[in-house]
Amino acid sequence: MTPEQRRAAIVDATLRVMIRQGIAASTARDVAAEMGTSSGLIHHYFASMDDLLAEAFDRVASDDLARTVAALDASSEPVERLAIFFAFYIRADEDWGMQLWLDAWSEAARRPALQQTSRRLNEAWQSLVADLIRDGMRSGEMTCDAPDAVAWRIISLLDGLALQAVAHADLVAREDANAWARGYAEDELALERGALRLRASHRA
Amino acid sequence: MTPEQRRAAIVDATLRVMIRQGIAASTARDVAAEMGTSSGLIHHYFASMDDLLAEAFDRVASDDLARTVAALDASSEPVERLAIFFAFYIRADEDWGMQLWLDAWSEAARRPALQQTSRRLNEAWQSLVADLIRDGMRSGEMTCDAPDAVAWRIISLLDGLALQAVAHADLVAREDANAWARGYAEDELALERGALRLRASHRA
DNA sequence: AGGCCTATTGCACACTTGTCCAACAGTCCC
DNA sequence: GGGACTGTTGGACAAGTGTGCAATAGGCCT
Repeated sequence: MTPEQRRAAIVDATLRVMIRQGIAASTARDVAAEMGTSSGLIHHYFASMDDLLAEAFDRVASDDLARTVAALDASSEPVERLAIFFAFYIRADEDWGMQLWLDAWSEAARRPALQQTSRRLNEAWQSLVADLIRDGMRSGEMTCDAPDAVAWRIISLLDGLALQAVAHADLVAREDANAWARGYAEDELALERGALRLRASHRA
Repeated sequence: MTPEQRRAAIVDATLRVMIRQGIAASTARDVAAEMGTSSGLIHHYFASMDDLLAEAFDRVASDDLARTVAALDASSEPVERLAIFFAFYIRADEDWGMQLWLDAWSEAARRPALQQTSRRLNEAWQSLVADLIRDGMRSGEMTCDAPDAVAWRIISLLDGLALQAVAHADLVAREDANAWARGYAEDELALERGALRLRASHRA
């Protein structure tokens, strides 16, 4: 096994443990057991547990982002692209995605590397949406007086819906959360006279 | 010190520790040090650390709820009452309130008592909003085809905004989050022809 | 005053954590 | 084959955890 492969294998195992037990409860020994190796090996490749957790979280979150970007490239229609973003951000097929983000947010206070990673990816998502809006503005299909602010708010609201869906998975059907998010999206897009008008403040 | 006073003092100290260090990093010894007593005392009053954390979280969250209910009673005007709710739920004066909820959500997976408490209070907030809407419907000032669903969605969206405001406190001014939440609120209330129409699905 | 009862102490216990490290094993080069 | 190098091991280590418990202190009642 080359060093690169080994590193990747450790990150893989860490990811499985994180998804199974949550970030806070993932220990070096758990990861070692998951791989069937000794725990010392982990610190041979990663300076600290914080770094390892951050890198593992980075991988899933970055992959999610990359998959979304790839899917977006399939369409050049700005409004359709925004719809694709919503579909991907909801992550209806994974029930652990949002739990991981939740853990990362909460754990970030005590793990510097994880905090940095979580923030970087959050900003990447926000800027992706902002770019989507700007694209729509360039092609004249959207109007928006503050793309960054609107993008930030869209991310926030979707996070809130996903959060409650995770916290109350048994009370609220996941499909409901998705439907509502989609409904909000379409409302937020404010289809008016065939053009998309994204509002920075709801009260004009 | 009577047993009741001592219990309350322990909960008080736990609360201070929780706010300072986060729920996950709050230990029995920290609480004891905060009170200037021995750590054994804590387990004389609480069966487990999980129970203590749950009770401490219960206290803040219940107090927040009670304060909101008290403020609501000051107004009998349904629309005004909903506005009051929004103002209280944003919790602009406390910068730790949302962090505590975030910790509770994340930590709930590993602490049964905390999970139960967090869920109970979340449902209480949701049902408060639902009742507010039903009041408005009774007096004819609001129309809503699914008060519970709308209440759940309102809570979700506000949580999302508060969440991002906590995670990126330095990137996004708290006042912006509040302004947006308020803006969303007014939009959600959908003031139309002087009457409040609360939509269950955004797409009619 | 004496007895009792309970709050409170301080510590022991078993266990887990991240981190580190001396020893071992495998492989590749000379 | 022998040596050097590096991946890998397994365990040591100190610091932490929740939990239980014998011993103490302190006040209250009789």
